[in-house]
Amino acid sequence: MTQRAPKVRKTWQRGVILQGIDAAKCHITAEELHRRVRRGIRPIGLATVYRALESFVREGLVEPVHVGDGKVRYGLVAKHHDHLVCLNCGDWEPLDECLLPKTPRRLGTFKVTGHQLDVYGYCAECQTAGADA
Amino acid sequence: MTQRAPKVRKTWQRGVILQGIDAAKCHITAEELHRRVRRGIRPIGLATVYRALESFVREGLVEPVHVGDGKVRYGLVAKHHDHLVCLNCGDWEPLDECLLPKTPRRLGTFKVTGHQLDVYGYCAECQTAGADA
DNA sequence: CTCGCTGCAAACTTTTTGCAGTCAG
DNA sequence: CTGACTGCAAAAAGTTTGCAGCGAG
Repeated sequence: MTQRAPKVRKTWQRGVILQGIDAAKCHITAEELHRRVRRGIRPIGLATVYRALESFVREGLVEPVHVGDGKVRYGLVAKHHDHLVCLNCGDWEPLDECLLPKTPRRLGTFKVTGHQLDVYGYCAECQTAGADA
Repeated sequence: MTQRAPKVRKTWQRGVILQGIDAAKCHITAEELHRRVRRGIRPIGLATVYRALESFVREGLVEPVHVGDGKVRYGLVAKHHDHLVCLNCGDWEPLDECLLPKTPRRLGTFKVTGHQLDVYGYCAECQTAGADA
């Protein structure tokens, strides 16, 4: 009674969009995803991408993450991973293993279902290039 | 030779802005900060807030974080803390202690200097209200 | 005096929304 | 059929930038 079944309708667009997210090696922005799904025969509107994304997030299939720039990126929950973000060049890479070994299921009265961890620092190139700070 | 000293100039506006951040109990958005510093005798422009913020971040005094909505929030690095974000109501609260006990100083060739952790789940109220999912 | 900081408003970028037609169930 | 999904384009929302004047060092 809190929120009705999503009643999701399966359209080819949604399939393409979901495949687009799956095909990405890491989390991607809505814009990149849009560009990607646009390459197909039939174009898909940007609004549709956003709406499908929103729907997937509600369904728990996709998770939104922020990596430091002003854009929201999306990725499959099934492929969850954290990020290593360079403060100098702004670039980032996925982390294979999670640094948060024991996420409690519960924190006080809060029910934990997931997390997003971004580790900040400097990548090898930026350390070499400018050994400041 | 990589990047010259910031050569920061101390103006009363910057003082007010920094105090505004310090006065907040948790991370706040640029907009909230602007509203807060605007309450003073002399108004401070929104652009100035953004520029001062950018400057503080470069200086390592302030850290930008994202809590799930589309806005960037700022807080003092000295008061760093992670967040507990409710997926239902979108509300969030600060976490006293860090769940990341041993952040390595180094991950491969990557030099780690900090992190941002957001724990997602459902707050007490939302669990009670709608016991779904 | 020099040059970084400030204010205002316009410009930008990213995301959301209205509406009418389409199509999955 | 029903109503969720789609596309387009306009609207929002949030952040950045140009420019001329001010003032800290």
